[in-house]
Amino acid sequence: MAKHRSETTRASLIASRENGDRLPLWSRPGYLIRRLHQIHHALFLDECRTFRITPVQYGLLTVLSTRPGIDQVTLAAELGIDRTNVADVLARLAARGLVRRASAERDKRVKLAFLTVEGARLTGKMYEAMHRSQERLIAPLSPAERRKFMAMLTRLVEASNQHGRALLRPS
Amino acid sequence: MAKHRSETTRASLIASRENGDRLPLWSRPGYLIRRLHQIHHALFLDECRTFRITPVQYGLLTVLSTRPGIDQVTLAAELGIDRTNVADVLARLAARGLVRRASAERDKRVKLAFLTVEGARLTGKMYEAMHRSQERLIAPLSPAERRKFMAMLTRLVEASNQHGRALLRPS
DNA sequence: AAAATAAACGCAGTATACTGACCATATCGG
DNA sequence: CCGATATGGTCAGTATACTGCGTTTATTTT
Repeated sequence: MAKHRSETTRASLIASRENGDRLPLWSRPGYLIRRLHQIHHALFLDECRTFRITPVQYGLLTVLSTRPGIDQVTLAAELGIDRTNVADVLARLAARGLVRRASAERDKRVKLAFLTVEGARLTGKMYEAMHRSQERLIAPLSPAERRKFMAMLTRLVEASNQHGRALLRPS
Repeated sequence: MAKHRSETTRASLIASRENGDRLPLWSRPGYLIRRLHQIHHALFLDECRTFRITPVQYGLLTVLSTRPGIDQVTLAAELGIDRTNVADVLARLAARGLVRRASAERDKRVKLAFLTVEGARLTGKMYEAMHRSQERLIAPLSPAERRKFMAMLTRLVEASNQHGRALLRPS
């Protein structure tokens, strides 16, 4: 007990000496962005609950709807996520019969992905709900602010896009 | 084969009919925010590689440095993450000897968390690296834009803070 | 005081999102 | 043509971030 107390006291002293009056958590852009990301995830699930589809799954479905037969690496670049993650998400969607996977004939390494009829139908039916979740996210800003916010987000993403294995490369 | 081709054709038709010329992925705020979150994660790991600490772990450590002996529910609210997630992160930090956990005496349900001396020292040493990762994230914006961006982020988070189990409640 | 409710924690399960290692197939230089 | 290199995919492992359920302990209501 006494030993614990003294260790805690020492830790607090070190913390206050080395760490005091520094940038608090919620003044750090990274933490606000992480939290806003979570909030959007929650809003999306709230609107799309009945479909049992997550934001990333929906993103993948919409990419497939405009680019049927895309390979996994290109798909990953379109979505801005890692190729191993794409394989995970594809497997779950395929298990639900929303996506079909096939090997390419020209290049035996490549696996192609397609929407099934049911996948395409679901994607279409979800659009309104997805759109509402996006609107709710930025609703607290005025229309002019929304434009500025989106422009800044775009600039930040484009400027730092090379970081991580999941670099974004929209067509 | 012919069956597959015709199914794909039907799916594409449904997709283009129900989904055509709609809001593209990267004009949706949620997707830009998700990607910017990933970018910050990558920048943070890049700067803090030698410490082997993630953004959330560092956030938890800094909260503990200002509020030693905090319980897990309050900790979750300070961080804006779920309490089960807090327990996971605490377990990993405790396994590395950076954090100590103890039961409260007054209320036997509650578990308290403290920095160890080593945890406090590490947190202090990491500050500069963490700060660089935050600066790099918003470097593409001018100082005036950064202020506006941070103000808008803060408003958005505060406005939608009630969503999800991980509501944020900074002290 | 007993019963009902609430709070704190834990566990199992699921999804995202990576790293590092490995294998199969293509491509390219000599 | 053949060895080196590059590319696409998979697998194992780790971390974040939840939901839903159950257990223990406090508090509140009757």
